[in-house]
This record gives sequence, structure tokens and C-alpha cells, in this order.
Amino acid sequence: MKVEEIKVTLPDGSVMDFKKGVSGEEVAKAISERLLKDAVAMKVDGILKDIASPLNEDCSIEILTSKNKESLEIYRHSTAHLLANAVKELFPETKIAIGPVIEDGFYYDFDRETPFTPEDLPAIEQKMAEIAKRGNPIERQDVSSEEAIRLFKGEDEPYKVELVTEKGQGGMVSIYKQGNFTDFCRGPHLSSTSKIKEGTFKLLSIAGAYWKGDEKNKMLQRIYGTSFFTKKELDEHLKKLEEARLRDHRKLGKELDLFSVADEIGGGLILWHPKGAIVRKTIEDFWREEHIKNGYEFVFTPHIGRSTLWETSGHLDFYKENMYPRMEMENQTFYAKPMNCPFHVMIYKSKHRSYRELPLRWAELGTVYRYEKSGVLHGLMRVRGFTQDDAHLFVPQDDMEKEVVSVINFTIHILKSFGFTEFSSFIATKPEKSVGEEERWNAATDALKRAAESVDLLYEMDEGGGAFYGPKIDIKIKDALGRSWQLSTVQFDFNLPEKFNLEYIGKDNKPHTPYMIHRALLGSLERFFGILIENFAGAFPLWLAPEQVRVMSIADRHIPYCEKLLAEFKEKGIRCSSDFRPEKINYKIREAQLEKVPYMLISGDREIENESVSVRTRSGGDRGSKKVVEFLDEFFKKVKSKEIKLD
RNA sequence: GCCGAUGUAGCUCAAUGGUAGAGCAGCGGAUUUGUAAUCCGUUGGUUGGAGGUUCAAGUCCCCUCAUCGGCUCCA
Repeated sequence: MKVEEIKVTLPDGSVMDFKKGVSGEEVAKAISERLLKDAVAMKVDGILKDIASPLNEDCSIEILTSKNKESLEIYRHSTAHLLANAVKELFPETKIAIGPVIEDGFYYDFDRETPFTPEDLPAIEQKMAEIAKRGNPIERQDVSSEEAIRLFKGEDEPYKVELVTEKGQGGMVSIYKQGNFTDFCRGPHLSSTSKIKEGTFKLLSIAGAYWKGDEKNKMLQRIYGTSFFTKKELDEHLKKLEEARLRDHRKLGKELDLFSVADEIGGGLILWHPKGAIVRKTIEDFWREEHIKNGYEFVFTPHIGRSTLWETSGHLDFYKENMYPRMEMENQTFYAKPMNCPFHVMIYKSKHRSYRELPLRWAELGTVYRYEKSGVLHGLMRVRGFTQDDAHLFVPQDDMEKEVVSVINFTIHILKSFGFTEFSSFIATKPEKSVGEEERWNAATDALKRAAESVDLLYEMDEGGGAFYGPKIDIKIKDALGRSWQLSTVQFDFNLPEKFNLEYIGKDNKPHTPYMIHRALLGSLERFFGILIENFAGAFPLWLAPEQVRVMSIADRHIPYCEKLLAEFKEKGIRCSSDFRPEKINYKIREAQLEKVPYMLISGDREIENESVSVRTRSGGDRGSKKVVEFLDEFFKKVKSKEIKLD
């Protein structure tokens, strides 16, 4: 009997002959023992497969090792299965739900009467290591949905039964077995549990999570973890998490005396302390100057408005669950504003408008209040009262795209000024609760896409994530730790102008309806401040630092000279303070350093003699003596250029 | 809102059901100092709040509030 042969093409173009049904492992082995050892999975004609899968026809294959970017996901996915395997061995009564790979690791959801505790994690990790060592092969089986359902019913795994029923749709599904643990999974997976090396995975936290992410469903227990091919990478990752923890704006906010929240006032309501407030003022001043340069005007509007306003705007229909409850007064009903737009619209409506005035660009640092569920509040990042750096642009319909482009450019210019250089974006489309016809939504969404493309801004689609009145483009930045934050939002609105019957008289002497753009560049000042704190780890760039310079005396006899400097600096608008206490200079330096003051100016006998200051920067240490005029020159240069680094 | 954890001095943390403590900060004093902590003394608490069990509660139970990790949601 003749053995059928197949031709296998490798990534370098070479072709090898194998018997039909050869496994990926055998192919890897034929190339090199080393490759077999390193093999994670393979791609057959571009499709990810287990390394043990048979090859039944001519194909091109690529053996994936830890160097390929898909491999880490496979490794983590197998680690997630290992986690579930360990949990089932330790706590057999547990029902397993779902365990996907996420950005920095994986999780697995479990249903168990007794919740897991943090103390359980080391025990589970240990069990995982034990199972890994057993080296059970991880085997894929393709079975019918019915068979899989029968199997999981037999194992009393209702969540798996539900998943197979949904995803299998009666066809074939794949299951993976390792030892006596079976999971429903698309794969691919590592070939053996022994491929997961001890010390390369870590369980991180426990949390509640709704089954299928729906708050109507039962809450399950989620265990988060992560894994890497090497212990070194895992350690680096854990170090990064630790670094993020150290930069936590809530911790730094307290340490640097920037802001606080008080029980007596309520969660999510921020108190800006003087040091935080001066940073905010600096941001606001810059923001205002740039807006003037870019053709904006400023408006101010109240914090509350009558219910009729919110009825017309649609907020009471579409946004009520986020609004603070009504206030009754003299038979009138008021609401605290969750958005500024209706107020700006009313300014527009205060008189007749001509096409000659358009586009009108009105900006306001408008403080809004939104009800947020207590569980979501988070430092400055998620609050109940916040100030948006808001603006509304009233634009002739034909000019919308052009205006959106210029808003996006403006946004990027502003964000760059704060040291952010990496951007990406989401274009969010029509949500379920929304107003306006499908066609206009689509046209507006397309306009946003074209605008993003014209400024080379990468975007992903966020289906159903738009505001109720129109689609939007949200711009995200990457911070110093590589984390993404959403800041800016540019929203297309063809609905509010209609609801409020906005119009302008065109060239043709006829009324036309303008469109609106809602936009916020920094998002909210609270969140932006939080992001800045974390990005700079509390060490604000010179132009933003609450205290830019601290003048320190060596001994009491130097105080008069220091006071003269202080007065001169203050006069020149430098945010500066003094430390004239009879303490050792080391003590004063340590304190200023911990407070992250950019410049420490030390003066003693030597400095008095030649009209100089000894300059120390928080990042560069002792910079030696400089003439006062030289220092001032350097100082103002750095402030003006908004330099991030001091030396 | 939901699941879990936590809540002790301004901050960071101790205290088998048996008299609430330390370091730092603060305050008082001494020290006059050259690039990340000088020394001595000292104030400070309805243990988040309200109830209960007990001879006795920071500790055990119930309720409540806040915070933290997530889920859902979001600037």
C-alpha cells in the first residue's frame, strides 16, 4: 500500500516531504530538536493550530516559538486552564465558567459557594506548579456539540453546557483535556502542562464578575493572573505593577498635598488643595491662551437649569439615570447640569444668527455633576462632580468635516504640550438609546473617519459607544508606563440643533440649521490632573510644578541674601518658597526632594560673595554654582518651552 | 448598584476577648550646620458610625458609611 505524501512549505520557502497525517511536532523535530523543544503552536496556512495537529494536505506552516507575538497568548491561555485545573483539584465543588486571555494576562471565572480569599492564591499557585510538573499532555478532541454537552453535563459543569450550546450551535466543537480536567475551548494550546514553567506565572487578585458581564446574571468569582515565557519577564511585569502602585495618584495626591475627598462631603467630590489648585490654574491659563489663539470665545453658564431645558435637550429621556435628582422650588423643577451643551445652545438662541458669524466656537470650563454608582468612584479618575474643558462649535453643515479636522489638530497640539506624544482613538457609533435617523448617523460617522484619516490618527471602532445625540471620536494618550488613557472627545451632533430649533440665516437669506460639535480636549480637569500625577509620578514639569523653586539658607546669617532672592523671584512670577529653618542643609534638601520641588537654590557664604546661587535639581542633584541672572535665564527658557526634563 | 477585602493618632502600621502603642509629622527647647533625616522633651484616639453578645469588645455578631480590587457603566 502506498503511503500518501504531502508537501510542507516552511516560512523560508523551502519545501519538505512528509507522510500524510504528520504532526506539527514531527515537522518541528525534522527541522531541529531545539525547535521542537521551543515550539508553542503552529500556523497552518495562516491559521493557528496545536503543534500536535495532523497535517493532511499540502500546506505552508510556521512553527511558533516564544518569539512570536501570538505565542504569549497561547501560553497564557494554557496557564488559565492550568488555573482552572488546580482550582478543580483543590475545590472540586467549584463550577468553572470562562477563562480568556486579557491584555496583560488572563483570568478564569468560577462559581463557588465560599468565595476565594487572597490566602487561597498561593495554595492554588502551588497546585498549578504541581500539575504542570506532572506533564500531562494537553490534548484536543473535536466532538459534536451533543457529545460535549453530554460530557459537561456528566461533569456537572452548567456554565460549560451553556457555552457549548451557544457557541457550538449543534456543530462540531473542540475540547481540551489535560489529565482528568476537560475544558471547552477553541484553542490552540501548549502540547503539555509541563511547558508551563514554575515561576513564570502569578495569580494577582480575586474579584467578582457577572456571568457573561451582565449585571442581571449571577456574580461569579474571578481570579486574575498573568504569565510569561520567562521568570525574568514576569518579574519585570510585577515590577511595573509595583511602579504603577507607587505612582497611584491617590497616594501621591495625599503625600504631595494636592487634593482630597471627604466623607462629610461625599464620594467623588474633589477638594483641590492649594498645591493642586495652582497646577490647575496653570493648566487653565494655558488652555485659555491657546483657545484665544484658535478662534474660540469664552462663555460662563449656571450649574442648574429648569426641567424644561433638559426635556427639550433630551437629557431627561436619555441621560436621566446619570443626573442628580430634581430640585423643587416655587413650583419649578431644576436639575444640576450633567453637561454644558444646552446652556451654550441657549446663548446661541439669544439672538438671530447670520452665516457670517459661523462657525461660533464657545468654550467653558464647565463644572458638571453626574450620578455615578458608588462602586465605580476612583480617586480623580472617576468622580461625581467635575469640570470639563468643554466647547461647543456651531457649524454650517457643509463645514463640519473641516471643523472636526481642525479640532483634532488642536487637541493633539494641546496634549503634546503636556508631554504626551503617542495617540490613538476610538470612533464610537450609534448607541441603543439615541435620537436621529440611521442615515445621518452613518454619514456623520463616516465624516469622523475621514477626519481621523486626514490627520493620520489611528482609530478603532467602538460600536454603540456614541453619545445619544451623535457619534464621537475619543482620543487616547499613552502615559510614561505605556498605559492608555482616554482624554479628548469630539462629538458630532445634528440632533440638539434640531431639538432646539437652532438656525442661522444663510447667504440665500433663508434659515438653515447648523450642526454642533461638542468637544473636550483634556476631558475633565480632575481626570486629567490624575493622569498627569501618574504620568510624572508627582514630579510635574517645571511649567506646571506647584512650587518651582525653593530657596534654602545654610545658616541664619545667609537669610537676608536669601530673602532678597526670594523677593526678586516672586516679583518675576516664579512660584517659589523658602526654607530658612536652623536645620542642616541635608535635612532641607531631603524634604524638598520628597516634595519634588524642581529647583533647590542653596545659598551660603560663597554664593553671597559672588551674587550666585548653588543650583540643585530634583532629578540631577547638585548642578554647582550659577550667577543669579544665568539661573533665571535657564529657568525661564525651560518654562517657556514647557520642557519635561530639568537637565 | 453587585461580589470580595479593608477601616486604629495628620501619615505608615502594631495590639491571644482583659489598662490602645511605635516611627514619622506636629509642638517646645537645644544645635548655626555646604547637597537625601542633629539631639532632647512633648501633645495627640468616643479604634469610620449605630446597635447587640459578654463581667469585659479595636478584637465576636448584625446594620450602616467610606475606601480598595474587580464587574456593569464612563469624562
